[in-house]
Amino acid sequence: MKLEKITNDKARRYHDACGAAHGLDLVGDRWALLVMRELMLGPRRFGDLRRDLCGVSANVLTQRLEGLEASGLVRKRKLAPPASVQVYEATEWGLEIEPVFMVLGRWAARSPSHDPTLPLSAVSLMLSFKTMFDPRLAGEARMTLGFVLGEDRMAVRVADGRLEAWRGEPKGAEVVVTAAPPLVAAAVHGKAPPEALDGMRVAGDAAVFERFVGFFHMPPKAETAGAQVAGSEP
Amino acid sequence: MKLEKITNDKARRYHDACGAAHGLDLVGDRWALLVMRELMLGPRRFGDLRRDLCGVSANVLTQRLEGLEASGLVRKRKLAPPASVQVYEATEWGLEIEPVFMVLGRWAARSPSHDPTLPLSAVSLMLSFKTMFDPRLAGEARMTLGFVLGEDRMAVRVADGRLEAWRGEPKGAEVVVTAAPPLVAAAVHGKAPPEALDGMRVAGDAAVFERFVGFFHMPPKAETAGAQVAGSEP
DNA sequence: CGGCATCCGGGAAGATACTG
DNA sequence: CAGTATCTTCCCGGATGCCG
Repeated sequence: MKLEKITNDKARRYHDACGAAHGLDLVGDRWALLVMRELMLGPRRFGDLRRDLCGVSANVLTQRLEGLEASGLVRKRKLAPPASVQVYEATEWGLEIEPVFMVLGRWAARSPSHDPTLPLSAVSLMLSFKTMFDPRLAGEARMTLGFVLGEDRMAVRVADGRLEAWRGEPKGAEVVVTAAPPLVAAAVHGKAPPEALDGMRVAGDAAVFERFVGFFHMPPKAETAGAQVAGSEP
Repeated sequence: MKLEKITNDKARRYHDACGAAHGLDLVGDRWALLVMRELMLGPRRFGDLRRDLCGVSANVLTQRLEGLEASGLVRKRKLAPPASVQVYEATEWGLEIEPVFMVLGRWAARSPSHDPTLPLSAVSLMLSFKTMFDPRLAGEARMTLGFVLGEDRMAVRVADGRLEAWRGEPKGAEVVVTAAPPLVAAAVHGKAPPEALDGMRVAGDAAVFERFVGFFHMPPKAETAGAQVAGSEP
């Protein structure tokens, strides 16, 4: 018998009409926003979420998925046989949270304390592409790339000054990059030379990947505000 | 004697290179993002923050301000005599978090569970203007409005298809609106007729305020995902 | 094994009282 | 007014176990 735990009407809500405050009511709990992140590129299984959300415990993940489902951001679905596995997917409205990752990520990338060598999920890498992509640098370029990131296969298409990313086999890709996500990020965002990245493999037209790297640029780091010495302020 | 409590190195961090995850490391603690919100329009005093952040307790507010200061998002400053009061202000980089409120607020406004009748701070109201302002609706309009929101005096200027808001006396304003923030929000975002809003006073050229209201529109509510009945969707 | 419930320890958040 | 100290509540994280 389950106790329903009073469904937790969440007295733990901000009592604020501000849209941002209500956004935090929806995805402000720990891990909630990162769960949505992992769903941005399509449905995922419980175990896959748990593996990519490095450090989340099973019970918390269960709670978040329940809460997000109750809020209408996530839907539980069962794939058709013979797969017959249960997956979680973002609803249409849930998918529209994507711009939050762009602006939050772009802003946080300027943090002096940001460490790009930490683990990175395959979805995060794709979202980082969409975040840091600069249409002016891409110009009229058209290309399709494949990424093999451990278990995950992703595809990226640049065309008409826009970048699209999706989960799936990179068929027809001009180049396929195989590496762990942090390595790819070091190459694309950190502009590290591929030969310096041990473990990264570039199959196909390497020049395409080199051009691709040129379509991104990181924002400059924020001032550390210096030492707050007794010096006068202008 | 203070114990320094080991300064809390925050093992409570996501260990993730994703920019959004690091953003949550910075402003993901409860109340942290709303503290930044209140600082978006200039320095504030501790007591004022506590009043506008409806429900925050003093010790938590102290912790957040300390943490945000340690991260370089907030600076503690003492106003020059004769004021000589201590205020908290956002750093230059801290101010750049503003777009997060826009996209998060616009997204959350579509939530079926959003209640616009809840309390609203003066800063939140100004940010809601910047969030929902539509340049195409404003066209070539130019106007200056004043808002008297309890203790807070705010000014808004529309010009060149852009909207600016700042704290200060609305001198030179064509119209001055006096009301509690939720009432103003009901008029501007909810398109409620001024005469239906008991307690709102419009001094000066009321037609200017009426035009102003036309510059905003709320995004449609998200589908409640309906009951996943077998029924057909229109 | 994947999904989910239960129990427990530590610590963050909430509320109140107190101090300079 | 601007915090600090203290106590309580409850969330988060980890471990274990049930069940399809």
